Amino acid sequence: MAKAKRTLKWQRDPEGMRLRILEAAKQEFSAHGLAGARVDRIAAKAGANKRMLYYHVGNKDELYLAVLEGAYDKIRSEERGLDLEHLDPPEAIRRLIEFTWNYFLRNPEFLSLLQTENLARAKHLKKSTKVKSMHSPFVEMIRTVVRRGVDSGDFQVAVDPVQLYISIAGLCFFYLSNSATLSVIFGRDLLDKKAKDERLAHMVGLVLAALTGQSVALFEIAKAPKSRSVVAQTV
Amino acid sequence: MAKAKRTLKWQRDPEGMRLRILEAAKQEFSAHGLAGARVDRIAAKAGANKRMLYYHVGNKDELYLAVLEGAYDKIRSEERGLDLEHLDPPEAIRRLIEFTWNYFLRNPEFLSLLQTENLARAKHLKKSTKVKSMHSPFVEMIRTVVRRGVDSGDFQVAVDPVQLYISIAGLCFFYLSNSATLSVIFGRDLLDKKAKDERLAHMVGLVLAALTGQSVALFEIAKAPKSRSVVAQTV
DNA sequence: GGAGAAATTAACCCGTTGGATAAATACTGT
DNA sequence: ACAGTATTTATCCAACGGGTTAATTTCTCC
Repeated sequence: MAKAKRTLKWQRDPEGMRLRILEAAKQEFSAHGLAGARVDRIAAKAGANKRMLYYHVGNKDELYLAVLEGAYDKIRSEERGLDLEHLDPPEAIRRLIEFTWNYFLRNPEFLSLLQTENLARAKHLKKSTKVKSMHSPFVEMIRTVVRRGVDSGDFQVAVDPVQLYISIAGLCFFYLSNSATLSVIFGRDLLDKKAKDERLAHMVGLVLAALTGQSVALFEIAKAPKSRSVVAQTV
Repeated sequence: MAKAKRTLKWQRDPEGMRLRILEAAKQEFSAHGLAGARVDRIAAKAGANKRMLYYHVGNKDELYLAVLEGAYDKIRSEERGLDLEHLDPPEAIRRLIEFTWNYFLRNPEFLSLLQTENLARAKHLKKSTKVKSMHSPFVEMIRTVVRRGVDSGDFQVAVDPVQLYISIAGLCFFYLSNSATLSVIFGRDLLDKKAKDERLAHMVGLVLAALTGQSVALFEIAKAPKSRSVVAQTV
């Protein structure tokens, strides 16, 4: 009895608990999708009781939306730190591609969450008020880079910044989010180090070549078919 | 009573039933994912009893795999009909992009199925023996186009055909499969006619400009920000 | 016109799952 | 130290969902 402070059956830690719940939920939702996610597994992974989820966040859907909003929040805030304004345009685009690629590599759950939400035709995201506001600054950032590139003569065309971003994200996203099926159907491991390096080079080359009109060295990593010698590395 | 052929409670039609089941399953799986799909709904949509699914195809997972294989089968067989061999290389690439784009537009369930399967890290697809075999011809077709383009001087670089195809598919796929969330966060409808036309132009322009080094007219549909007059349509 | 096989239906089984209820435990101010 | 509140636990349950069993209807072939 009389221990100065006897060991507690549990400690209170509302904020910590909330974070652990959201982290556990992120893992569960990205691993199994919305319908496949199990509330009990989330609770277990968070070291909590199932009832806690409802107490701290809400029901399964609210939990899911909270996770989704958190995911967008995180990537957009990291992107703000890129400040592409101070780089010359081609270098800015290169950095944007590399950042996007590496972010997707480092945060595979983000990709899964996006897939899940699109499968649901953004039903939940539409309810979110927070998310909509945080994207226009990002678009303007890209628009500025493109305009500067056109003015300086580095870029051939004034491309729509939204199209450009969707293309960049798409080149990264599809490769990574679909690497499982692509690896199967093409019979090669798309996630080993060499393959990833080649992919990054390919994407940077593709986009910069299109924008600048000049062939980019890294783009030319072309695998010759086994029977042939190396194909000409033309101009 | 005694009508020469009294009305039947039901007709027999094994093959028809199997097709209806697979079609219903395709819709259900693409609309709700694997875990979200409901066996009863599939049965209802197929105008069948739940027991029929198990009788004609198998359990939920087998049903899903059958749908997935059918989907791959369909797109790959349509692709075979493209015969890019008889077009000059830039035109062949353009046609490949347009086909992929239109196929994805016409078959949104295919996109959903791929997303679902990748969410599951291709767990089911790996079990399929059929699917693996049908992709090398397609890759070789693209490889030939690229090689011809390099030889003729149309293309600047000998790009890896698998990378190229993943890029083309990715540009189309991401835009369409993620159009729901993208529309929300960018605040514009990406699926109206004008947006789709612009996207196709953008993709063709991007890829062909990168391959040929020449700016493609269609690529230059650049939306100026509302406050500004039209940005220079450079070179 | 009947026997056996094939196709289809109806009803049930039972583990799972999201969510709810109520009690127990820790914290806070006074 | 005590009342009131916030946080956490322990159970429970009704609905659901995949899958199975067994009976019913149609077809085929002799």
